[in-house]
Amino acid sequence: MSASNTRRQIVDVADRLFYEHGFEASSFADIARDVGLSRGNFYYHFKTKDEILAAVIAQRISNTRAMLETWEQDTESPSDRILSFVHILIANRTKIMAYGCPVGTLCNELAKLDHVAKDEAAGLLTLFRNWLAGQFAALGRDADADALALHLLMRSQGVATLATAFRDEQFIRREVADIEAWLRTECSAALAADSRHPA
Amino acid sequence: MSASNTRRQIVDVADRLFYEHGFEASSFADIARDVGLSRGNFYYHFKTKDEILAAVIAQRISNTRAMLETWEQDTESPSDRILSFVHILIANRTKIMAYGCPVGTLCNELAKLDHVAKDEAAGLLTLFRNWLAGQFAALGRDADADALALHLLMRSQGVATLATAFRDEQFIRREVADIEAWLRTECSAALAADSRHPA
DNA sequence: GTCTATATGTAGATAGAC
DNA sequence: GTCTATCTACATATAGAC
Repeated sequence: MSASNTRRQIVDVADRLFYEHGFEASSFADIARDVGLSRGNFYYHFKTKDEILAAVIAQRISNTRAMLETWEQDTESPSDRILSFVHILIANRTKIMAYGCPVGTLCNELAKLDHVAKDEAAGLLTLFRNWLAGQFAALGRDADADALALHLLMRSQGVATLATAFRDEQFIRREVADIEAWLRTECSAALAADSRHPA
Repeated sequence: MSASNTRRQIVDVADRLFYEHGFEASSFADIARDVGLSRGNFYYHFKTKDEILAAVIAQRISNTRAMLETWEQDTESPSDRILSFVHILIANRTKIMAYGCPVGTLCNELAKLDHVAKDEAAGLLTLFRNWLAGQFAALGRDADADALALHLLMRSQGVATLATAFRDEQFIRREVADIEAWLRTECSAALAADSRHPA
């Protein structure tokens, strides 16, 4: 197999294992086994575990950018774009109830490890933060767009954490509905205008 | 030193290390070093790492119960009791910005490890959940007391996670103010009545 | 109740054959 | 580019002296 293909497979498997079991708890042996590689050959592609982590974060950043661009293209209005973000909680509910939010839990783990990559991981949250702030600004909330973005991120993180602890799907659905209600009150004028031009 | 004293010290140190660096990342050697004990002697007090974790969770449950009772005794009104809970975010902001919420991050880590104690850890959240629900019920919100309790827990978890990722104290203060505003609108009648009988 | 010495497994990481 | 064999460090855990 070509080096780049093997490398991509390693990153994909590591990404999944880091999410499902955590960074520390995922060993080289675990990753190698799932890829179908010997431990030794591993080091041809990555010299240290931190290198794999950096590659995983870089890939997540790349994937997130692509997802945000897709939402930007597939959705007409800023309010619907924001809803695209909110609805990840529903779409990914099964994995979230088992493992939490991939971004939030990684940030938490790396913060505790005081890992060099902890700011890189937080950069993933910043991607969502800035994109959401852009949508709120487009809805006419320029003044507090960033605060609104952080508030929405805060809610999604809180919902994910409690969903994992209590494994309660109805809780997720109720909180998503509550976020939607919050969006309507916060951006009522813009959303009313928006409903006249559905996507 | 007496066995019970040493045991208590071990649990205290383990509690702190599990919070600051995580359960997996904290080794017996780390705990023994901070207690001032040899690794060997350790096993006189605890046979496995899971036993220490169980003791840590049990102590946290005990401490949490005591804290909730203190709030119950020191605070007159349900709304002020709820505010006691909310204000932990401010009081513990420095540790939260460094390590997150002790309860939420432990639940997340144990969920990923699929650890036998993950439900015990979630029980810590249940303590807060039931206590908060009791306060909301006392405010006349019997019908949705549990949903309000979960919503408040969700917010505190979300604030803690983002505070860790962005290490932004102003964000914490802004969201705490927002929670206070939410409390006022959610329980306006009860809170208005309450303000006539300040604690 | 605490110590030193040690057993055993597995982690991350390397060397060198093919 | 992949393998096997191996290294060192450190993890949990035990045995037995004091």
